[in-house]
Amino acid sequence: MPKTYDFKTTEERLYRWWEENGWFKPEIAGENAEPYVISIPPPNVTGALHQGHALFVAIEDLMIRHARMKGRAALWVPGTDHAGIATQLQVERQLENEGTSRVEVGRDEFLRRTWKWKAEHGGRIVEQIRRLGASCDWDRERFTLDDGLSRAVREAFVCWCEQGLIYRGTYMINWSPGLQTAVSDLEVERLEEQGKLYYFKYRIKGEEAFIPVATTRPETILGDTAVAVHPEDERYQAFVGKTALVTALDREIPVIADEYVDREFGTGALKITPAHDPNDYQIGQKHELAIINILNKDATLNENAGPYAGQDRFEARKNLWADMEAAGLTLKVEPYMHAVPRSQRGGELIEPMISTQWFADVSGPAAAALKALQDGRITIIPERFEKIWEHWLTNIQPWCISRQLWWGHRIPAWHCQECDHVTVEREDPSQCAECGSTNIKQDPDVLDTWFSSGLWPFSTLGWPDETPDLQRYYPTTMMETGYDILFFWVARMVMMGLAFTGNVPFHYIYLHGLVRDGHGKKMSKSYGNVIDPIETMDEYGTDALRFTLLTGSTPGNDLNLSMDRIAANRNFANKIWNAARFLVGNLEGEAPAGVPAHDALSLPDRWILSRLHHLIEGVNRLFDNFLYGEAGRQIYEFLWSEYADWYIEISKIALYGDDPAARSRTRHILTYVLDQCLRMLHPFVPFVTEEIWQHIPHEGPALIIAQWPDADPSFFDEQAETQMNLLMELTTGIRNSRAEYNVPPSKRITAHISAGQWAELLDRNRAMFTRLANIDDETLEIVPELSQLPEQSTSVTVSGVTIYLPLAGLVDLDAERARLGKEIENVGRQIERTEKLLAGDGFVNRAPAEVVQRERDKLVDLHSTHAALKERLKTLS
RNA sequence: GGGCGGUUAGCUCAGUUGGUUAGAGCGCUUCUCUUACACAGAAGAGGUCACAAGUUCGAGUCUUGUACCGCCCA
Repeated sequence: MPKTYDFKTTEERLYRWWEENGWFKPEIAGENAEPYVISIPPPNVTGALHQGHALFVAIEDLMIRHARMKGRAALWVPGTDHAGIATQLQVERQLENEGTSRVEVGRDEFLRRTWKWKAEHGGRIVEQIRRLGASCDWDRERFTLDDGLSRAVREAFVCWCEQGLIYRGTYMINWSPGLQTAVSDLEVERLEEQGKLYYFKYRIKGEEAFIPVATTRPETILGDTAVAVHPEDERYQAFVGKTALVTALDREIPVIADEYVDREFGTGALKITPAHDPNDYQIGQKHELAIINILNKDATLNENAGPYAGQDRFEARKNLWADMEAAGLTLKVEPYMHAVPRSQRGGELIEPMISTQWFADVSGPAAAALKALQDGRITIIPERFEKIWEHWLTNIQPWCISRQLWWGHRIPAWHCQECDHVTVEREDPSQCAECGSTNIKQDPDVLDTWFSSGLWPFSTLGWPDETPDLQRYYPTTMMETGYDILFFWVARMVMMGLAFTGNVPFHYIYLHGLVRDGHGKKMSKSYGNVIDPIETMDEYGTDALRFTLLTGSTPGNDLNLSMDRIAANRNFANKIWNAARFLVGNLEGEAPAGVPAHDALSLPDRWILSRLHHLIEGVNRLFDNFLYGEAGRQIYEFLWSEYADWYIEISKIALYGDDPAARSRTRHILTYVLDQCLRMLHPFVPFVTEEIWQHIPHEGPALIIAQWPDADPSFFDEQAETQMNLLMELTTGIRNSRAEYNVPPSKRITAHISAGQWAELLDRNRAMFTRLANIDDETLEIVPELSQLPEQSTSVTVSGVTIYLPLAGLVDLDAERARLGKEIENVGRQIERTEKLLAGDGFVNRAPAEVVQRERDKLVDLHSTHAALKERLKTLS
C-alpha cells in the first residue's frame, strides 16, 4: 500500500467495479428482502453539479448504502427533469447566438433542437452524480419526458379533468414578460428593494377638490377602476360615492369605501387596479369593479393605456409622470422600501396579470395530504416542518398548471374551432367530442414542470401500469430533499400520489438545508464564493467532500462549507488508510478473522472492544433517528482518538514483542475493529473504505455488500474502560510533565510509582509507560507503597496513584509546591461540590441509582487523589 | 403582522430521552521527521453555553420573557 491514499486511482475503478457486479440493484438482496426505496429528486437535465446536488446525493447514497448493508432490497431510482423554463432558455440563447429565435424556427424545429441539446448536454449531470459515488440502479433511470412518464402525465391530467379538478379559467396569475409565460406563485420571490412612492392628485369629477393618492407604480393608474378610502376616515368620507377621473384618459371611476384601506399608509387613499395587483383584484371582486388590463404579454402597454399604448411599462411610467407634473397633478416623490416580485429564475420583475390559464383545484388532494401526515402515514424529519406543511396545505390555492412554453408536456386538450368545446382524452382525438367537427386544435400550452415531477415516485416505477416494480417498490420509503422545495415538489408528490395511487408516495420526508460558504453566505457566482464540487473532488477526493457534507450538518439546518474542513476530512481518509497500512504491514502472512476468546484478551483488547461496541450501539441509535451527521462524527472520533491514538500505539507492544500468541491475538483485534469501523464508515466514504477493505483480511467479495454491524453487549466492559482510563490518564500525565520540564521526547527517564490498590494492574501493563511515555523499563518501579520517596522529582497523581519522575537538576521545588497547592485546591473544590450533591436528600432519593453510584465512586476517587497530593506536598515541605 | 430557526472556544460548528471536569475541525503556543500516517505525533492555552426569570436534587439541554441575526408565509 502506498504511503498516502490516492483517490485519483481509486474512485472511478471502484465505481465501475461495483456497478458491473450489479451491486447497485435491489435484486441482490433476494426476493424476500424488505425494500428500501428512494426516488432521486431529479436534477435539471441541462444543469451542472452544485453543492446542493452534492449534498443530496451524499445523503441519499448514505441511506441507500446503509439499507443495502442491512440486507434490505435497496433501490435508488435515478433520473432527470426536463425543467421547462431552464432548458428552453438554454436553447433560446443558442438560437439567439445564431441570429434566429424560437418563433422564427417554429415549434417543431425548436423541439427538435431542444432534444438535440438534451442529447448533447443531458448526460453531464448524470456523470457528475456518478462521480459522487451514487449507487443508483442506472438500469431504471428515467427522464420526465420519456414516453412512459409522458403517458403518466397524460393519464393524470385526463383523470383530474374527468373529476372536474382541472379547468380553464381567467384569474390573476404571475406573468413573466421576459419568458412570456405564467409562472408559479412559488417561483416568485418578494424582495425588499429601494423604490419610489409617487404621490399625486386624483381629480374629482365636477369639483376642484382632489384625493391625494400614493403608488409605487404610476403607470398602473391607467388601469385603475376605483379609488378606495377607509369608511371611517374623516379626511375622505365626503368623497365616497363621487366619481374620480383617471389621468390622461379621463375615464370615470367610483370612489369607494373599504375597511381594507390602511389609513396610516401613504395618503390613506388607495387606487384600485384589479387587473394588476392581487389585493386590488380581491377588492375589485368584492365591489364588482371593472377589470382593465393595460399590459401586453411583453409588458408594453396596450390600447387601454390610451396615449401610452405601445410604450414599455417603465417608459410609460416616466412619461406619464412627466405629463402629470406638467398638468400639476403630482405632489411629491419619496424614496420607499417595498417588496418587489421577482422571478426566482433570473430575477426578472414579475407582473401580476389577469390571464386565461389551466388550473387544478387541489383542495381535495391537499386535505388528503394533510391527513396522511396527521395519521402518521408520513413522517417529516425534522419534525418542525410539519407545522409549515400543515399551514401551506390548509391555505392551498388553485394551482396554475399551464405554461406558455414549448418544452414540456403539451396539454392534451383540443379546442373545437366550430363549437368551442374542449376535448380531453387519453388518445389524441381526431374530432370534437361534442359536435364531431374535425376542425380542432391542440392547446398550445405545456404543463408546469412540477406537474410531471409530482408523479415522479410512481411514474418512474411504471405507473399507470401495474408493473412488477410498482407492486414491489411502491410506496417508496424515503423522500430526501431540500426544505426549499417542500411546497413546490414534496407536497405535490404527496397530493398526486394519494390522488392517483391511493397511497402515500413515501413514508419519510427527510429535509436537508442549504449549502452556504464558510461564513454562512449564500453561494453565488456574482459574489465569487462558489465552491465547485467537481473542483473539490479533483483536489481532495470524493470521500472528503462527502464526509464534510454529511457530518457538517444536522437535518433541516443550513451548512457552511469551507475548504479547511474538506481538507481536514481528506486527512481523515488518509488517517484510516494509514491505520490499515499499519495493520497490513504487521500481518506476517496471517489472515485473522473474528475475535479471540474472552479469556485470552488483554486489558487494551477488552477496552477497545468495549468502546467499539458502545460506538456501534450509539451509531445504530443515531441512524434510527436519522442523525447521520452525529453518527459520522462519532466514528471519526473513535477511529482517530481511540483506535489510532491509543490502541494502535499499544498494539505495538505485542506486535514488536516476542510472544507469537500475543501478536496473533492483537492482529485479530486490530483487524476486527478496523473492519467494523470500515463497515460503519462505508456509507459516508465509500471509496476509501472499500479500497482499504480489499487490502485487509476480509470475508465476502466487497464492503458495499458486507453486513452492517450490530452491537454485542457481551463486549461491554466497564471495568476495562475504567482501568484503561486510569492508565491513559497516567500516561498523559507523564507526557505532560516531560513537556513541562522540556525533557526531549527521545530521552528515556525513570519513574517510581506508588500505586496502592492498582499496583498489580499497572505492573501488568508497565509496557504502556515504557512505550508510550518513554520510561526506562529497567528502573521503573511499581509498588503499592514506596518505601523511600525520591527527592528532586516531579509527580503525577491520578485516582490516588502517584508517579514520581526524578528529573535531577530540572525540578524547581518551589514551583512543584505551588503546582501541588493549586491541584489540591482544585480537587478540594470538586470534593466539596460532590459531597454537597450527595448530602442533599433530593439527589440521593430522586436521581437514578446509577448516577448516584457514579458520584459516590467519584468521591472516593477524589478523596484518594486529594490524600496522595497532600502527602506529596508534605514530603516537599 | 404570523410562524420557524439560530445565538456554545479567535473562526466554522457538534452536543436529541436533563446526569462525570461542555466537545470537534481549523487557527494559536511549545516540542518531535519515534520503522502506519508531517494529509502526522505529543503537550498546552482558549468557553459566565446571548440575557433574565422559572421548573428540577440537577439545565448548554425543558418552560416563559427579552435582545440581536436569519429564513418562510401573508
